[in-house]
Order: sequence, then structure tokens, then C-alpha cells
Amino acid sequence: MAESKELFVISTNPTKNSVELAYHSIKELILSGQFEVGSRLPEDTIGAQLGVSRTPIRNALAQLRMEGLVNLTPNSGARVASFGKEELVEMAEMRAMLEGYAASLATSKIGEGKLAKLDTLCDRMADVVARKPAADVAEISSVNLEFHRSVALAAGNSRLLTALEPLWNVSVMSVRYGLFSEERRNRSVAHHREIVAAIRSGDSLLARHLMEAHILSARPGMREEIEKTYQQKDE
Amino acid sequence: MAESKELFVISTNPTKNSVELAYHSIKELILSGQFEVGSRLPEDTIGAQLGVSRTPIRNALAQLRMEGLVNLTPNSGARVASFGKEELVEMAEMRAMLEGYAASLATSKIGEGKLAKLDTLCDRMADVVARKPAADVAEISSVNLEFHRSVALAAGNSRLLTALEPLWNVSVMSVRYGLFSEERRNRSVAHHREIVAAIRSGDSLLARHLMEAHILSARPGMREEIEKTYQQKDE
DNA sequence: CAGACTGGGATTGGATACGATTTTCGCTGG
DNA sequence: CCAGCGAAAATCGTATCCAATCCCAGTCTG
Repeated sequence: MAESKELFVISTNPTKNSVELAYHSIKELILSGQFEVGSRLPEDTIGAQLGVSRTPIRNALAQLRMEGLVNLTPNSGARVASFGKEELVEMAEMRAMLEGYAASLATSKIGEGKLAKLDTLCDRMADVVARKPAADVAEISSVNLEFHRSVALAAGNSRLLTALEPLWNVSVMSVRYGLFSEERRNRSVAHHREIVAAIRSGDSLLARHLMEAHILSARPGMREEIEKTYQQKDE
Repeated sequence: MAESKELFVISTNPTKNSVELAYHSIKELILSGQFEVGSRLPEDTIGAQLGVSRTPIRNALAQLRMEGLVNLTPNSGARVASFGKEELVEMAEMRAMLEGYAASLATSKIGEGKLAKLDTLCDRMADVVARKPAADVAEISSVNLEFHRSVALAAGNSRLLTALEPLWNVSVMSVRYGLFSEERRNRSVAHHREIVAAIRSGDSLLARHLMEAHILSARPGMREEIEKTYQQKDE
């Protein structure tokens, strides 16, 4: 320990209050890998680094615990949660169900404005994927997540969002372990376009199954890739 | 304010710490209806009634907000959440998906011990339903919930539990608005028995669809019953 | 008389202080 | 050299204190 590592919080947080700040900052630091899996998260250290007291940190950690990003053992502190590959597969299956449901709900509730937004998100992702030099994994993951989040948002069911949020978080974390082939990335963009088309045409059943297939198709590859660099057991 | 209403917390909480105490107490008070829908939940009042300070109450309320039981508006306080019937139907559909998945997972993971426990839960519920005098709604709801929770537990997927917990809470709250017919209660017990049989026989697909049907079949009746005494709009 | 403004009271938001518990690390004895 | 033990350090749990915000009533003005 005794980390004097600088912490980089890139997001321009809409700092409403300290606990929101702490929540978003810690979440981002975990998701970006600056807090390694299993490492301790002492309240006052983080508080000092973020310039706030322990109180908001504590609340933020409690929130993150409920989202499954940290394990919180009494009187011992918070640690960044880790995940076994079995768990990751099961979470992908949950995502498939819930987001499929979201897609089917979205078909009847979405308006033209949000449809256009989905289109632009597809375009953006296509751009990022087509960019030859690097194809930054974090950027792809980010725009991909935004697409999925937008679909779920269009479903107009807040419970669905709160159920999906933890699953997305973990998916973002685990993406760092498995780089995806270019072919898979292109297929992903194509899937997104098909999903938007199904939603636009009002075909809720098709939208649902396309979304399910899209997410499940990412699962087995994930499984193999992760196996290499990752074996963890939590709790 | 100035409520000197006595609060009855029946559960013998395993009082590990104050925030757990506060969490379980407030949750139970909401679920049992002693805190009415929409009523305010001032931190220090509750803290005084529970014999703890504001700090644990704050944390408990934050937790309950994430579970959707209270709405928490900044600088204004917490109120017991309310639900529109549309929302309730959507939550039932989410439950159907997730618990169906849980049942299918449980088929391959469950052991004889837990199967026996499910049997006894079925028996207990049958007893309560068969008891002529009162057929206490709270008691039925409680043992019913315990059955569903046990199935989800047997799935061995902690994410599933955290996703389902908020849905169960709301279901418990809404059950107070619609008394169920005796015929429906008996059907419910029969469903449970069928589900256990399917799990025991290792038929995961059947278990899944039985569970889905069981939960969805409770949905439309809920819809009619609720309409009478309940119209709310939240946020 | 109606509408906008201001002041007080109540309630939450955040920080700090102190006690309790756990963890760690050095020490002693086998 | 290693295992067991004890004390100190680190960290968490809770209470209390002060500041910021919001709500509502009373008042003033057009």
C-alpha cells in the first residue's frame, strides 16, 4: 500500500453533491482498472484523495456494494469485487433476458427522437470500429454500453435500469480481460443496426430475440478469452 | 409529526450493527404498512424511535432507496415509494423472467436438503391456506415469499438475488391492496408443488416455464384488484 | 385584494471526534 | 527457524456538531 499513485478521474462529473462525486469517481476508477481487483478501498485515504470527508465515501461505497462492484465486510473494509467466469456467463444470460425485454418494451414506447439517437450511436460505433490505428477497447466498450443503455432507457421502466446497471458494470470490467476480434466488433455493429430496425418497424418479438441473441453471442467467446488471464473466486 | 404511534418491529433481528437494525426495521415497517405510502420518513424521528442516531438511519434509507422502497429527494427527505399499476405489471413480468431463470438454474444445482426444505415450505403454505378462520394475508405472503426466495437461493447466483429483492419487496407491499380468492390461493400452492416436482426431476425447461406461468398468472388478477383501491403516480 | 418577498423553523448534507474492532507486525519461547 | 502471542496501528461504526437548503407563513406593496 502507501499508494501515492495519482488518480485520474476524467469524467466531468455534474457535481451535485459530494456523495455523487465520490460515487462516480470511485466507480470510474474501478471500471478503468486504476483500482485493481481485490485491492482495499480505505475510506479516509480515498476521501483525502478526492478532497471530501469519509461520510460521502462511506455512502458511495454502500451504493457500490449494492451494485456489486465492491465487497464490504464489516469492520474490515471494502474491496474491489472479483468475478468467476461462471458468474460472468450467468450475468450475460441475465442481461440477455432483461435487455431483450427492454427491447420489446421499447418498440411500443419509443419516439422518433430516440430512434434517431440510436441511429447516431450505431454510426459512432461503426466509426470507432472502422478506425484502423488502434480501435481503443475502452472507447468501443463505452459507446457500446451507451447503446444498450439507451435501449433500456427507451423501455421506460426504471426497475429495469436499476436491475441492469450492476450487470453492465461488471461487463465493462470484464471487457478489459478479453480483447475482441475485429470480425466480432463488426458483427456487433451489424447487430445493433438490426435491433434498431426491428424496433423502428414495431416488431417487438424480433427486437427481443435479436437483442437476446446479440448478447448471448458475446458470451461463449468471452468465456474462452477470460479463461486465460483470469481465475478468481469471490465470497 | 409528533407521532407517538408505537412502532412494532416483530422480527428478531440479528443485530449486527445499527445500520442493519435500522434497515430491517424500516423495511419491515414499510412492508407491514405501518409507514403509509407517501408518508415522510424524517431521519431523526425514526432514529429516536429506534434508539439510534441519524447516521445509521441515513445509510439505511440510502440502501432502501436503491431497492426502490423509498423515494429520496435531495434536501427534502425520504418518502415511502408508491407504484402505479402499470409499473406493477412490468415488475411481475421481470419477476417471471428472472425467477424462471432461477428455477432452471436450480434444477442442476440443488441438493436433496434444499429440496426437502422446499417441500416443507409447500406444506406450511398449504396449512396456512387451509386454515379456515382467517387465512392471514400477511402470513400467506410471507411463506409464499420464502418459497420464491428459496428457489432463487438454490440457483446459486447472487446477482439474481439482488435483482429480485426489490421486486419482491414491492410485490409484498402491493399484496396488501388485493386480497386473493381462496381458489387462487389453492392454485398457488399447487403451482409450487408442481415447480418443486419439476426441479426434483431435473426438468429445467419445465421448471422454468412453470415458474414463469405461476408468476404471470398472478399478474392480471392483481391488475383488477389493485384498480379499486389504488391509483398513484410516482415521479 | 392578490401576488411577490422575506424571515424563521425544520430537515438534510457533510465533517469531525471518539470508541470498538480488526489486522498487522514484532517479539518471545519452543 | 517457526508457531503462538500481545501490543500498536489502521480502519471501521456511530454520535454529535455546524453549514446549506428547503418549506411555509407572515408581511409588504402595487
